[in-house]
Amino acid sequence: MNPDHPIRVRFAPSPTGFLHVGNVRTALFNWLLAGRHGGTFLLRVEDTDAERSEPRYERQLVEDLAWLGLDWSEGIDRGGEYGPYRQTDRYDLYRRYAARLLAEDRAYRCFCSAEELEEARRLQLERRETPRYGGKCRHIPPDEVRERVDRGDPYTLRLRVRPGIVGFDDLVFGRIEIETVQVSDPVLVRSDGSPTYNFCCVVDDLLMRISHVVRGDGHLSNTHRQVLIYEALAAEPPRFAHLSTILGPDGQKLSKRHGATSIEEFRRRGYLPEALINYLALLGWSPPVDGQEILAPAEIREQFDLARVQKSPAIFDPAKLDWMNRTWINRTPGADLLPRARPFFTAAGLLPAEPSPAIDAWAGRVIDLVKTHVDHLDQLPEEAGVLYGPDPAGIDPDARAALSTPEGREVALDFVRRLEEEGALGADSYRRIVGEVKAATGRKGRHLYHPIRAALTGRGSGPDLETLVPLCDEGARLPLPRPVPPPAARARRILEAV
RNA sequence: GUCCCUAUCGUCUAGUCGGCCUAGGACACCGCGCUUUCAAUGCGGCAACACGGGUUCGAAUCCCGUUGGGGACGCCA
Repeated sequence: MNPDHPIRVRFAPSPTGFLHVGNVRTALFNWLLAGRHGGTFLLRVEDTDAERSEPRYERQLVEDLAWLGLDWSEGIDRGGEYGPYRQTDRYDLYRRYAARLLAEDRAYRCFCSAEELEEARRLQLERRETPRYGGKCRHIPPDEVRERVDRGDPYTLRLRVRPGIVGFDDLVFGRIEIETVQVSDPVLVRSDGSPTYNFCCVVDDLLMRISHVVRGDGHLSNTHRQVLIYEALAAEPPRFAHLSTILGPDGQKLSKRHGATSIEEFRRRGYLPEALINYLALLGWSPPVDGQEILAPAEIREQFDLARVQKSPAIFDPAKLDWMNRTWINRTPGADLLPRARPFFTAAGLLPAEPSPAIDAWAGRVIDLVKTHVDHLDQLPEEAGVLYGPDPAGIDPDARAALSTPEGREVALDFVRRLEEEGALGADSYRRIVGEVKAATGRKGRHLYHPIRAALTGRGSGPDLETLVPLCDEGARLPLPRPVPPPAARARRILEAV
């Protein structure tokens, strides 16, 4: 990239709610673009809506982005040379630019009251006309303006929009042009002196030297207004790239009705950041190599290109996200999964909250054993339940049936007897014992393994016994919050219950 | 109502200069194999260029229209 025009992008949410997948994808694409070109990613907070902005949302936002690994190098909570990065801390700046526009007559005072405008709007709608400001205060003589200002009449500041065409080249959508009459004269500063979104946005992007504005396509029509403001400021607008909306499975805009949509919720349910990022990146963007969909954040960053971003809206598919999460869980070793899975195990009372080498080594192997059965980390403790065996009532019918036939019972009893004579149980000794049972009873295949599995787990199916049994045996000797019963004792208990 | 955007399997998409497309991949679904079982995995199958006109020797790809979807029209962001 041209060093004179470094890539600078920003994520600029308003702290009025939880961060949801749509916003996260916007943040992600910004981060990706910056990462790809060695640019700067900054975090700005648009908190000019005093009614709805809350500090806790801002904290949550920072936490969520950090968890995802979408790190920014400038912004709230970390400063930078173009700060402050919270719009409410930048009012002086906006005032200065507003004064300049007014002095240059690129903006004018509008004395219409909110009620008056509301009424006019209502009438226009009633007459099926396009509701827009009629420009009533555009040409009030200077004397009268002064007089009304002196009198203390409240006013807003409006941009004096020129006639003609306004357009820009969107990096995703291409050239977009409209006639400026469609824009009418947007309010820059409210009657209480506070600046409006479109105005702040332009001033900020300009002052923060933003090179690319990457945001949701809801802003497509704002962009014309903003381009006009840049024009009035005699400034070069940044490049724009708009991202299509993410919709719910029913084709409607994503909302709580669609289940989990806030990323905090995905975290709580045990989704991996890698999976979320991978999935979200594929929602709108496609990798240059067809068929290569499982990509780590860094790999995506290397391949990212706005030219490969889709224009049409995408539907969020929880099933594919689950598949992606499963894939990431399965390609991550249990030991590496443990730090993120620990809270779930601790909450379920299966692991101590504090790491401990002996227990963690074991727990990592337990995770490896059961992880192929889960979509998210929060399902791990339940799957690990197989180590603890069922209470007598929890023995499933399949297992009960396997232990109820004389043949099955014979196998199981022989197996348990031999288990009880054995000391520590490794994979080898387990295999040896099974071999002895096989020789003693003459059973093999499913007639051999099914009763053994039933006696050991109380279930008709489950993870590989050769791995499970040694883990149970080992777990039984570990100081765990919930003790793992030794295999022999457990099998005896199950047999007695059937 | 006016304006803007958009349209390939159920879903995400490849298709970037029109021919290599009897439209490729992934998820989901179905079948088969592997395995003591389940899961995982391997293999195979089902399934789409919204519709109608043009342009062209040739169109998923270009143009126009229709229809569907989304958005804007705030002293919200």
